Amino acid sequence: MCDLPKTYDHHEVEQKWYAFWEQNGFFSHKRNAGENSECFSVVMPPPNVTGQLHLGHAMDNTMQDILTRWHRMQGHQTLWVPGCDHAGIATQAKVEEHLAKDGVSKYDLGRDAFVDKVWEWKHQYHERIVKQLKMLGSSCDWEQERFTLDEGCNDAVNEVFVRLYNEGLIYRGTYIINWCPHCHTTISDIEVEHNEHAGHLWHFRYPLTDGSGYITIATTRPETMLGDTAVAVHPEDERYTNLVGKTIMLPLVNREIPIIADSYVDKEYGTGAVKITPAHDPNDFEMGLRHNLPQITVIGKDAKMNEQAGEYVGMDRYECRKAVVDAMNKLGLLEKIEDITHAVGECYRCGSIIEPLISPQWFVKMEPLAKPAIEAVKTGDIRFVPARFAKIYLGWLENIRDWCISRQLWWGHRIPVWYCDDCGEIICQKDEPHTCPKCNSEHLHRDEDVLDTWFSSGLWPFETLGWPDMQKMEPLKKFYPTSVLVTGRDIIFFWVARMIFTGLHFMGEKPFSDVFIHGLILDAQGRKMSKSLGNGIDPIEIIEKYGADPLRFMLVTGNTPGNDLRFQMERLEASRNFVNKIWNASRFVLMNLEDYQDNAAELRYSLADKWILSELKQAVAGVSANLGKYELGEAARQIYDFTWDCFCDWYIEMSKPRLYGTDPVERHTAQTVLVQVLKSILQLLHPFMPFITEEIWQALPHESESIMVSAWPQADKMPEYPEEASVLALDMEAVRAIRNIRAEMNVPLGKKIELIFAADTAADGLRQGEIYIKALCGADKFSVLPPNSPELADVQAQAAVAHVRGIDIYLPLKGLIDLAKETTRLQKEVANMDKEIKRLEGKLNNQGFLSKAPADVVEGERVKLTDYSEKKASLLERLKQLENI
RNA sequence: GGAGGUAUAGCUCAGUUGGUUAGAGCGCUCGCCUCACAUGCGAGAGGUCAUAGGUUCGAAUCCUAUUAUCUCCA
Repeated sequence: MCDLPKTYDHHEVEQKWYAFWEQNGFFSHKRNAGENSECFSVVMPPPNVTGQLHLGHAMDNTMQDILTRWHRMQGHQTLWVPGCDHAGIATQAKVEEHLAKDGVSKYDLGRDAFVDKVWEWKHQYHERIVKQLKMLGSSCDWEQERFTLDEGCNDAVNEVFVRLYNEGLIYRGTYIINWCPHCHTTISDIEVEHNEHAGHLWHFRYPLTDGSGYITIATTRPETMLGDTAVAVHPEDERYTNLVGKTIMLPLVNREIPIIADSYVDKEYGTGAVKITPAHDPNDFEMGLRHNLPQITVIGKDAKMNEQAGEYVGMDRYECRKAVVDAMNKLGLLEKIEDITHAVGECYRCGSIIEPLISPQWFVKMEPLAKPAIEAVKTGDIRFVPARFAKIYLGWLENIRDWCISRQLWWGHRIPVWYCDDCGEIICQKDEPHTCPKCNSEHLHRDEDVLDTWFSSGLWPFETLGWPDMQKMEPLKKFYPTSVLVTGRDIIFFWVARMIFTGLHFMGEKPFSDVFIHGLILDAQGRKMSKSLGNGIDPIEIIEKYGADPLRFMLVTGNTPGNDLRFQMERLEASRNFVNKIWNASRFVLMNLEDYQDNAAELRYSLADKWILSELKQAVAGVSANLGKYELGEAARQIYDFTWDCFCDWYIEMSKPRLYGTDPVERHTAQTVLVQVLKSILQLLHPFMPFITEEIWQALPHESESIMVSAWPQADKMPEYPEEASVLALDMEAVRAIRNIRAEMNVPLGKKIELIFAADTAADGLRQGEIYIKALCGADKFSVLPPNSPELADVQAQAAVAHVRGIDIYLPLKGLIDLAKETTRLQKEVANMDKEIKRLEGKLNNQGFLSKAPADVVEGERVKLTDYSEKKASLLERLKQLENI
């Protein structure tokens, strides 16, 4: 038997076993392949290829790995697809920033050369991400790794685009979009973040054309007044009824524009009259369409005023704001300025304030796609865990607007559309056309734009399995729909919803059955981790210092599905300590195996063996059940408790007298049970802590070549001994009571004590447990007498006493007992019992309780009452004796 | 403005269909280097389960309202 070193060094171990697993093909989906084998598949939410993994990724991937390893151990054919996302805006921006340091812009390079640069960048970061995932222990099938911008994904994207186009679900239109003046591209509605800002509400007077006065409007964006094409009021707003239909003369630009009525207007906000700028506000845009208003664009893509802004041309939008306010003030048309806070749309990527602009873009028509996606969740075909996230998902899809998918970037899937320069024909197809199908012209040019990154990641669950190339798809087809998607609640809209509707539309089937949503990782103060706060933590640093196992364990413990998790060093240390505990417990077992026989001829299970085996069965059942419910934290807690409390603190201690004793059968039995239980612990723990469990597994006598492909313990095939287990549980209670007395009386551990029990029905159990009780209590003399036996009278006077369920325990501690202290201790205990007895009596005297509560509950309460009463009587008896001393 | 989460020990959190003397880790107190482990062992203190009502024989758990806090949507 090989011994383990005194301390566990994770550095070497982690690398060694990861390489071993990979080389042996344990991650491959081809393992466990069989006609009837159950399948388990997960696609990894692809991390952005730019950047490195943070703790959120570590948690997300740990959870996927736990589920994957668990299923693999159950003999399921398992596929976990890894990959990265090309992350259009983010990656392009990073490379641009990088180039800018050398004073180079993307325009200097040109499109192709720039894209080449981004690819170089991608390779570098991709390598790092893969390394990080491996350090974490992720058991994904690397042969199936994909990238959202690889050839296959490009094929899938083109196929989807062309099909949706032909189905009329993709269209090009000139609509109001969200323009980021910094990233210089459109972004979709959900990429706009609304944040509260302090601002002003300017009240402007717009003079009526007929000279009969003015109407006061309130606006937060004075500069856009140059593009106003109407003033709107609510149709039921009595203040303004007589004005509807009249016109005003727009100051500064002298344009005559109408006053219209539209129920969109909020009567309560500002003055109840609003200026309408269809070209620079999404709501105004809609209203403009309803009322056939002209759209006058006054702000350009550089966020500066354009030539339509007259004398303000060339000014930045905020400079212009000041100028307009000044001008209005000079004209005496500024009525007042109100301080307000209001939500302003910002770019999720760079934080710049979004400029709504009218521009020709490509859109996906959402309603027909959303409908089946809503149904799939409503009918329960797709299940969210926790269920409450279904509401968030449904709420979004039910109010969805068309999705703007074109981006003015160079890094991404280029839109598969060509325009004929001669006849204007639009050609949408997968392969590049050479002539116009309508006029045969050869003068074609391709759409310059690329697609929203999420357009390609939305296809992830099937594009990664080979779609649309059915030949490639075939071997992996059995993994669709995938089993579960594990992801953060922050991308339910961005990603989850889109995978669902594309999956349903193109595969005719849901992309996954369960959506397991987890929360975010917060710092120790409960703040989101962010670059600006500088409170981010690099998982690699943690792994190097503490190891991957403690990090993984920490990331899933003390947490329930969907809730955020605070990262605290103390919790990491607790996990590290647990690893240390497992290591040392294993060392103990290995140290005592020199004469171990794997199939010992004769075994004699003792009370302790039967107890730990019963406990183990329960732990296995509990852990399995909780993993099945995605209750990873609860599963981890059960393993922790069983390992530390049951196995280490009790069973190992109880095994010692038998290991060191003279009976070889006892020794062999103890060895066998130690090995067996430890191996089960390692297996239960393996999905959580893959590395240390493999290291120990390999050192123990074991059957399968790796713990990761060993068979998951089956509770229903394990023995249980409820009677013996409860006997030992009672002995353990006695031990606790004795230790309590020892501690309170300050009896040093080195001092051996004598134990005298008075019991009738429990007597046998005590005798069977003698060897353990003596060892655990540091006792050298042990006797069990019938209650009221005359010998007791002698010891009682000089003994400390405890009572547990039908057992009186006497510790003859001549000269060691502090009478006053002992009296206080007993009195305290009596008071405690009184409280409990009173509570139980109240309950048991309640007719309602007796008639309505289930019989076993009532019975349970009765037993407790008897128990407590007995204990109280025993304590009082003892107090009386003390008084007589 | 709408929707949702959270509120339990000094701190961070468990507590899964209502019935436990309400638990864990860390911290704290006391005693221990007991031959696997001081990253440890044994013992202990510490909680009006946010507040107010309600349902029930019985509520940390279910319902209503309130407060605090976080998040998402508009």
